[in-house]
Amino acid sequence: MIDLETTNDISVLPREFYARDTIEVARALLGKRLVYRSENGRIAGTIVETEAYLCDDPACHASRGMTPRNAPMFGEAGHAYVYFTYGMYHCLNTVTATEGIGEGVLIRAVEPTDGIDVMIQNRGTDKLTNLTSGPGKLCVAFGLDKRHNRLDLTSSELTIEDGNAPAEIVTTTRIGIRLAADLPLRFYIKGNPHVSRK
DNA sequence: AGAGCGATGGCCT
DNA sequence: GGCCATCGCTCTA
Repeated sequence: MIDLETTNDISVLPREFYARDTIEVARALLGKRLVYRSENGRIAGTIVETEAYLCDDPACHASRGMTPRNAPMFGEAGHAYVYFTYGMYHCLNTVTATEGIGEGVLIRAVEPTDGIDVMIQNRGTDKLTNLTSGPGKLCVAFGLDKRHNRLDLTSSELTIEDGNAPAEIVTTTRIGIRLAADLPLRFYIKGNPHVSRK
């Protein structure tokens, strides 16, 4: 059976969306829709919080050169970089900028729109504002892990589709980092209840 | 409301 | 061996 919604959808963001300034991408991703065509059906949500990680930024995994773990960050823009942390969580990033430059955007929170029953099952809670309000939480809710590392976000079962630009974006410092903790590289949709923290 | 902390394992020096 | 781009629980107020 042919799935017409898989890759030819004109609403899927093209490679050029990601292959530019990382901070611009981090801001532009707000309001876009993260869509995963999973074994349990379509799971989707509106991106409401992101963080930029830059090549000369000590908090960025790629800032000290390429290693087996961070290699995807140096690859072609528009791919997923999913890493494992704290022994039990995964985090989803979009690779940005030019190939060879290790940069990306961490998707920190989404507002659930599709497959909410599956998310509730995966997360073990039915409180909507707690389902996907954090980078680890949203990966659990969507069922994302190392299997999704390096997936092409423009042509795989995991994509990001166009959406409505938010009315107002708030800029703050990033969460949960020790180095470069003072840089204003976190962005979220003002007033959205699915953001991880104010 | 906010601080502290344990769980848990891969990665890097 | 130390360090995490986390989360949820407990304790204190």
